[in-house]
Amino acid sequence: MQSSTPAGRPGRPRSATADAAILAATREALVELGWSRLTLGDVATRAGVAKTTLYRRWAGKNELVVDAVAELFDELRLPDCGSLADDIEGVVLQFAAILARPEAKSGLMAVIAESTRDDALRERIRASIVQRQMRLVLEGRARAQQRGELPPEPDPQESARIVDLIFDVVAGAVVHRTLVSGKPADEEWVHSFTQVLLHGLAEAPGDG
Amino acid sequence: MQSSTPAGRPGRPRSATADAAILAATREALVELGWSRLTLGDVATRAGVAKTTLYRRWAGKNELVVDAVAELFDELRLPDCGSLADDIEGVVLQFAAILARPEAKSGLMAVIAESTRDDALRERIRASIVQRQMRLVLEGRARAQQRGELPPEPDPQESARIVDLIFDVVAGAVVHRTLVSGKPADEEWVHSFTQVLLHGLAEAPGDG
Amino acid sequence: MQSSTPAGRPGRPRSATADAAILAATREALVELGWSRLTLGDVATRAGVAKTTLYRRWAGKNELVVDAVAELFDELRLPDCGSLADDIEGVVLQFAAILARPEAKSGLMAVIAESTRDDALRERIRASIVQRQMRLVLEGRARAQQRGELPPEPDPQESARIVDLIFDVVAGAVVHRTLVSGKPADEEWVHSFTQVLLHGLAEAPGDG
Amino acid sequence: MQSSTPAGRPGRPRSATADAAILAATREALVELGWSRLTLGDVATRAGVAKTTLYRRWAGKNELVVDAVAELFDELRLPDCGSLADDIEGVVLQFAAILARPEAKSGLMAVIAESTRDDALRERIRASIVQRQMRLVLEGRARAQQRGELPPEPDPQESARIVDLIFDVVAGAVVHRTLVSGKPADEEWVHSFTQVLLHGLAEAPGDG
DNA sequence: CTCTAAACGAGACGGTACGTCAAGTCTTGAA
DNA sequence: TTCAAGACTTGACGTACCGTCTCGTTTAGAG
Repeated sequence: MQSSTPAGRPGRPRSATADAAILAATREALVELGWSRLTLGDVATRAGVAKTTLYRRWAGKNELVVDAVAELFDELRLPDCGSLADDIEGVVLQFAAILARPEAKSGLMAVIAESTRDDALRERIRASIVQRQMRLVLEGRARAQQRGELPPEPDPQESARIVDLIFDVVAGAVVHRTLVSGKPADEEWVHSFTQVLLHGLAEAPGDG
Repeated sequence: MQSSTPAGRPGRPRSATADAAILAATREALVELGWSRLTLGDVATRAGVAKTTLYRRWAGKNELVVDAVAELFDELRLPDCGSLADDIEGVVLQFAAILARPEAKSGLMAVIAESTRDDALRERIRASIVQRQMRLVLEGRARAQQRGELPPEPDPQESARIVDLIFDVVAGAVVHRTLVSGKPADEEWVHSFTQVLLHGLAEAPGDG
Repeated sequence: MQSSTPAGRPGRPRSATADAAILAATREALVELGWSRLTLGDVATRAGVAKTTLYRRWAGKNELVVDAVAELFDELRLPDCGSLADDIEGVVLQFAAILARPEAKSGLMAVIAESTRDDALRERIRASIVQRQMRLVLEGRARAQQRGELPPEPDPQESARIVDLIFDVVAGAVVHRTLVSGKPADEEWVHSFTQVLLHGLAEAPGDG
Repeated sequence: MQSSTPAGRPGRPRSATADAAILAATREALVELGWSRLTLGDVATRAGVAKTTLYRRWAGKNELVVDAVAELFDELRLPDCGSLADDIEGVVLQFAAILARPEAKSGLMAVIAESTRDDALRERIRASIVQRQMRLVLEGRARAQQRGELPPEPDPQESARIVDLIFDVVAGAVVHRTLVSGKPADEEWVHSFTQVLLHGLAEAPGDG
């Protein structure tokens, strides 16, 4: 019945519930304490688990937080609102809502900061969070090209570059708005942002 | 008549050179160790200063790093290349070059992460870094409006909203590209980004 | 003082050897540095033990030094030299020899000084050092009463008062001679002291 | 201890009131904080004086406390009660009363402890406190010899030895009673002690 | 009445040790 | 073999005093 004990492995099997309890405890601690005051000993206590159990499964604080935060972003869905602009606004608002939650705010930026000096950590973040949500850009772009709202792009390499660029612009803008400027990425802001993204500064400064 | 004491304040005046030495030592430590392994004791040693001197002037690691990083961004200059697009590319490349430096990478994201739980710190970041560079957007936009590249905006409140938005998009995209995606914000990327910023996705997907 | 896992207590038991190593290191540091320059960090290093281990077992410098010094006095033995005077001289010489050792000198008076402001510490000193050596007075007096050298004392309360008085006179005189006057409590002095103790000033001024 | 501008020394003379204020502040701090928590900065503040003024006059905490405590013992007077026993009881009770004061308790034993590692300090204590009160023993003994209560001692060297011994026994017993045993040196105890001192254990166990 | 030189208050300085806390490892007995 | 419990080493934390220093400001006697 256990997921991690493949067969008749000797010894006591790993507790199946521990992983979920630990990740939930981690998010709880992030909400209450933030990243820098979160301690693994405290997480273990909250999860009703020994510190050794925690270290047996994760290498350290960073890896644990990445996994705890990654789960938050899996609930993102690309809505089908009929137009590219509305689809973008819908998904960006969802993204902003997640980023506004303290467990995401506190944890995400901290592990990104840590990843600037730890390539393995950056790769883990890319795989667990960034790349996993790239699907939204791919899906939305394909749908818009089908609708004729965006020109088709035959060159696959060029296509990848554009997708990356869009992702950086969208994710970066929302993150900067939320965490650095410290203002809400609300409907009004998301609308203005979407207009600029689609039509540029020169054409769409005020509204659309 | 006083050399270093601004008014007739009693007591030994603070060492004038210590501040600069400490900030330089902080940047040096950020390069070598990154934010999480940087310790104030080590910074004090590098600066040839006692730990207490450091604590007398800064409340903690976060405040110190903000000041150390803020100085990096003061070298940003808005070039006059003749067109808005070229001006943007010029300043974004400068910004990307600074962000690529390890002392900026390591320090900036970490203090932003910390600021999610510390309003005073966020305000310090906003005042020392963000607001201070906002001048670039204001100056560039005014110049473009004089040139007729951007429509004039008579409503001052609307104007402020647009300026904020531009800043979030530009800064956020470069930061995300550099720190999250982990790819260089080189000339090619900056060119593509500028095209999207000015003309939008629909009109300027491949190039201009 | 510490019980080594008395029953099926969970968790790793305390190191049995650490206690002895720490007390020995404390005495070594007392010899080299004296009480005021002795630091717990240094003791920990000498004992090959972490500072936290030390703080887990003792509340502070004072308690540690009391325990380290107390062990020194356990080697005191009441000799049986045939007469009360000779017995007293023998044990007082032993006591003086211990007090002459730098680890006793340095440590003992300092913790007594500290105990003037800390009742718990005074009680610890009384229990660990003073009361523990009171046996010598009791034993010597009983032996002398058997020999007929001292009159029997039927009243137990009066008996206790006398014993306390003898202890204060003997211990106090030796301590004062050694630490305050700074002169050795050698055989000659001990002999004169014993004559005064047994026969008083009026009868035995010069010698016996 | 300090000469207040002995001759036509140029410059501003030392404040005459500062010395007294500092010593009083030291005693006050000893009462409130005890020796180990007493800090020179705090003494300076209490005395309304700068820390530098304090260091200009005393080498450190130990020297300062010796001077502060020494003044306490100068009020000791040898009463003339008619008999040696009564004279002794009178002066011992005075001595016990001083030792019971917290500023004496706290300070005296601490500097004695320190003096075990600092010969200059021991000499200062001997000169300022011990030797200064030796007069009481000399005076009392001479008076008793005149009265015929004590045999005369023609040999001056032997006489000095006896005086030293008496001093060690008296001072040591009172100090041990007060500080180590932690019980009051009250009239009853002083009476018993005096009987032992004059007549010895064998003859005067219960009372006299 | 100035001049001069020391003492003064204030407080910053480079240090040392403090006692606490968290990280990550190790050792026990029980499941 | 894993688990909970908890002792272990390590190392940074932020604080408190130390004793020294550098200021600008008295303050007295000498010229």
